[in-house]
Amino acid sequence: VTVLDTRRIAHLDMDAFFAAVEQLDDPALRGKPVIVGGLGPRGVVATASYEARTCGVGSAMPMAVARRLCPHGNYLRPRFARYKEISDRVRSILRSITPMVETISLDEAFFDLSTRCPTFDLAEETARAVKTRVRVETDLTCSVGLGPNRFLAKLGSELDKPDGFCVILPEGVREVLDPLPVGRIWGVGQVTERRLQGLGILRVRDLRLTPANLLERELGSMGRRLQQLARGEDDTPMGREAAARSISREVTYSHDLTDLLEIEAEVRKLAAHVADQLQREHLLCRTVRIKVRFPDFRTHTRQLRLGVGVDAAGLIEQLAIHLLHDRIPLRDTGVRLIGVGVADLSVSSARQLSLFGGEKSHGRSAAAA
DNA sequence: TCTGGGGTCCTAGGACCC
DNA sequence: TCTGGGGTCCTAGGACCC
Repeated sequence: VTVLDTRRIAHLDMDAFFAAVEQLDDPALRGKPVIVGGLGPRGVVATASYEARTCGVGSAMPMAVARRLCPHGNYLRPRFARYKEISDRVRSILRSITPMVETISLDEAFFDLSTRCPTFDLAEETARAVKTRVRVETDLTCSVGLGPNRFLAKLGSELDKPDGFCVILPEGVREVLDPLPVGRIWGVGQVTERRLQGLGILRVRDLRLTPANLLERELGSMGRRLQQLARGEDDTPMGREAAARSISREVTYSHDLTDLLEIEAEVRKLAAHVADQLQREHLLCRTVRIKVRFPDFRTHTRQLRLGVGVDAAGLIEQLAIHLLHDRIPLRDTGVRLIGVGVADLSVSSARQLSLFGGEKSHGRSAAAA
């Protein structure tokens, strides 16, 4: 047991969040299957209500499949601005408990109770109170996990949803983890799960008992990390609200684009959007990249690094077009998706001046950010 | 059944330099 | 004539997450 594993960390996950918000705002949808996601011919499911899940509908499923499984479902496109409002209210509840809050997405956050609650009993009391406040103040349910690290907190919130509450104490880790399939570990997706299965590793117990050198030979540094998780160990500190490392826009077209002029126009439009966001956030980028997906789903990305940071729309458009023409092996089969992105972000001088201007009152938080 | 959009992180290989 | 060793930077692709 490491020093870090004497922490008490909670994870809060809103239940079927997008769908639950739609049911909250439209009482006629309550108790009915609601599926939120892209409504076009190539859309996928973002969130399905529990009623829809009983038909077999789930996240990331193509909408066409969902409609077949659940023909009487209510299909809605997401309203992110509305979800953000509620997400902000939930986060403000968490922040009223502790400043140690790490947001994962609109519907998920960690909060660290180690300082506020010196024992697990006290932490459980506080975390249950948070769950109650979320229900009272938003009319929505959430699931909460509490454990000695982030991995176990998140696992706890998944094990008892919806409307769940699960504490994983250090002494109960093995009993909870051992029987789970390895795919339940955060960071083990389909590919890694298959590879592990190929090695005869099906459950977390198998992973825990596999010789470390075998895991490292087969999976490299990930092997070591996975075995630590299998033992319930996770040293990763609570993240601060990290600055974004990249900005991008991409679109899957409802029909493949074949006209080169149209493709160019789309690249320019996406580049302009990205540049606009860069400028609004007072950032400069030193990398510009383009992404093209063909109808057969083969996907190409091309990027170039610049000597200086830029944010001009015209320049980013020009560079993106250059990458498209000179570096992407365009075929006459058309393209399914186009994306434009920027990375290697830095704060532009205008923003730097305002940060320095606020240094006396905000110097510490600016330095930490 | 036919596969979104926004991200993060990791790996591998090549160019280049000393 | 057959080929060092290390470090850094850059690019492309892929796994994964929500």
